[in-house]
Amino acid sequence: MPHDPLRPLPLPSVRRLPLYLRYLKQLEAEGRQVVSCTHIAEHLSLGSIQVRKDLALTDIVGRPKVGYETRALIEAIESFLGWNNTHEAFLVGVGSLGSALLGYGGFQDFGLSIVAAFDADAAKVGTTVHGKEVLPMDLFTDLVRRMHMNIGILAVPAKVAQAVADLMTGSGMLAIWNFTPVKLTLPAPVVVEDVRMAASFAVLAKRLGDVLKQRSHAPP
Amino acid sequence: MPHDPLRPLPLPSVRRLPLYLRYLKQLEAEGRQVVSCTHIAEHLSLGSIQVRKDLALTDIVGRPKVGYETRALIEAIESFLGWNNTHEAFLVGVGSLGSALLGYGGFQDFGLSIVAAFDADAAKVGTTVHGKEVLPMDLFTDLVRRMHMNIGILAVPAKVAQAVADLMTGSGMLAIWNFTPVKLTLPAPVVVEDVRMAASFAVLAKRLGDVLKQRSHAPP
DNA sequence: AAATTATCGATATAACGTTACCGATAAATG
DNA sequence: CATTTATCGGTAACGTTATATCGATAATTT
Repeated sequence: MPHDPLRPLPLPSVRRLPLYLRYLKQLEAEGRQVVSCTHIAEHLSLGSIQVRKDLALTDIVGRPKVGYETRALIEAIESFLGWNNTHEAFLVGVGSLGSALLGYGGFQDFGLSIVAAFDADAAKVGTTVHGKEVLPMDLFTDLVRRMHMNIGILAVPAKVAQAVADLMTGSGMLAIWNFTPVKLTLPAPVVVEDVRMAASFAVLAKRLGDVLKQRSHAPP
Repeated sequence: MPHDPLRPLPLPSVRRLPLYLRYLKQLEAEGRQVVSCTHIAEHLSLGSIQVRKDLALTDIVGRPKVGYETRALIEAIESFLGWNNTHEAFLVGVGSLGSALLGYGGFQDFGLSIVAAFDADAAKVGTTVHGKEVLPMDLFTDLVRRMHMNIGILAVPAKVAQAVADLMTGSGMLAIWNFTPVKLTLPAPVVVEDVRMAASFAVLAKRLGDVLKQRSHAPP
């Protein structure tokens, strides 16, 4: 059953697709031509039904008793996510987090390329971080327009996050990958995706607290 | 209605709590003594009911027509998340991502302190990154045990992620904050929380793709 | 060639999270 | 002091996501 294009995509499924993709690439590198969703599920500690439904989003079809062709599955997911043609992005804010993002090699895996970095701090402008020159904010809007850059990566201090986001959309960007803890308010149809490390840590701390509580109640 | 302690916590709610916390601290700094969930919801573009339900997890009570006491609410959330007493952690893997985490100041906001960093690369051991000395892996297990360190931050290359995670739990750690794209398999009751940037980017790319598709179908 | 088995794809059911609704309460207002 | 209003807190309805079940299919085995 192909996914009804009118209904919104199940985002949890979209989030899991990169997981499958990574494992499939590993399998392909190991020479495996075919793979069942049962096998994928086992390796990722998920349910096989969930995996099958997620994969079905890409409209791929498998063969009973065999599974899916590894290569075809990889291509189907990459195509579905739009990771086959490279996404280019500008990064703003070359602090400790921003410079890490500049140097992080893993983005290649999902077709993201940071083609330029900007910072408001005159002391940083002109320096080179991980092989990329830091440009002044003056040039930002003009370069976004000339290069038709759609994606902005926001790694600035919280205080200026909204202002820089406004600059991004004002320059014509359509998507912002937000590494700040600020809730941005932006006009449609701009897409914002937050990377909320605090949220992740909240879950970790809460669960750790529960484990410790159990331990103290019933020590080994 | 206080949350039934037998039921598992709604994780989406836990993830939203840091959002509230951040805004509440801002309000408190501005001198606001009291705040309604309606107000919070508006600022964060959420539903007021959802906010109220989330806050109710902390067992705090508000007053009709007034709202919640700002300070009490902050303390309730921090206490609920366990962010009032500082969490200390060891970080393993001082690559570009790891060193950024070492230098990132934002962790203070949620009571996380990275007290030591480790790396297997002899060239890195002994160097100082953001004011913290990089220690050799030899010392890891011993220091974890002596300092009763519960939390490990995993920022190593994917290939060694599982092995280092095993070392962490083998040394007695109970929680792993996993910045690698690898699905870790670890024994109960160890807590693992993945920071999956690829998942976040997948959603961004998918939605951007949809926006671009709409644009091309009906250009301005 | 028949029987068996692994897997897919579809439909149905259950769990979970969100949103709507409503009564209760306390502050504000006339 | 009665009325209005904003808000809380609980219950119920709803929608979404996850899981279970089952028939169909193709490879494998006997």
